[in-house]
Amino acid sequence: MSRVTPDLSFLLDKTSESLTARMSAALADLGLTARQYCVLDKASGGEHTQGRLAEEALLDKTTMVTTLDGLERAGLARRVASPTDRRARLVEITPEGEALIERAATVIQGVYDEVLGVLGDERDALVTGLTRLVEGPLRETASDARPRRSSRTG
Amino acid sequence: MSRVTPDLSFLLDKTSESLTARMSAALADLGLTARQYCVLDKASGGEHTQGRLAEEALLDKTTMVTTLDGLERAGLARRVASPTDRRARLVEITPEGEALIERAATVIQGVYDEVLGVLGDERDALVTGLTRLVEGPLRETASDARPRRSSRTG
DNA sequence: TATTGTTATACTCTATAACTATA
DNA sequence: TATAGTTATAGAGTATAACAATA
Repeated sequence: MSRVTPDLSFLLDKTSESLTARMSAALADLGLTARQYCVLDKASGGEHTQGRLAEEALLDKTTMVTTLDGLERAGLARRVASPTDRRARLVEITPEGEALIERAATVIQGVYDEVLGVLGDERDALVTGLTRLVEGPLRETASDARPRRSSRTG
Repeated sequence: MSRVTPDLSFLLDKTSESLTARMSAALADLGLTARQYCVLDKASGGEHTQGRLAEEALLDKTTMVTTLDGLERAGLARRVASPTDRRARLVEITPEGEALIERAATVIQGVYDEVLGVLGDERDALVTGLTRLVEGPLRETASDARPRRSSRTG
């Protein structure tokens, strides 16, 4: 019935929304949001400034502020002064944070396995394809092709 | 670096968000939002009540209300009384709406082709995989696994 | 003058709850 | 008592703009 075959944007929207809902429900038991887990995971095992972390997680810097506020309140991460740039903050995961990442990863892997279980050969291709889209044609889109505020006229 | 390999939810979120941004930008010239196009497309070529249309587009009924309000204001669709159920409304696409769908479909096909162009063999598998996820394990999620309002405790 | 991070604000999407009118 | 649709409202996610401190 669709004139555009198939409706890729619809499929991505609905799978994304639905999977995020599952993740959120599963992580809620651990007191984590999906975004907090994402940031926690990317921050772990390396030194990252707040800004660098935002880039990796493809989040706006203001979104990163509130995300880190939450993680700090929960005692899972800390902002520490960068020794080389007094404007910047390094994000440090606490031992509690590291421990929780491990538990969360197990939970998430369970969700993924359950969801992806219905796929056969498509499983790898799906992941590969999405990765190539994120790193390729959909990479720079964030600040270019997006009509954000109504004030962004030009 | 990710403990869960790979981060499917992250990939879906970002591709979805980015592609929606592209679609919105492309459709803005036609005065359409991505969601309006989606509903318009699904409503065309068949008789659908408002509620049935919401199911097909995987939208909440309240979201459908505002979407149809916009489409009616733009003269692209009409709500007409159902002859068999006086509670229900049938959604009817106007000639202007039908014409616009055709133009929008061309625009969208262009975006898809451009974006999916980087994929080779994964292209079909990606679409097939997403479709199976939407129709399968991610289908009923909407009202089950989702922690919506904070009031939805049980 | 540019950049890191913050605050305040606002817009979009989505959904819950309460309601009307039918069934 | 249940369902179709509406209204009002609220929450999450995201982003713009203005700002402070530093580069």
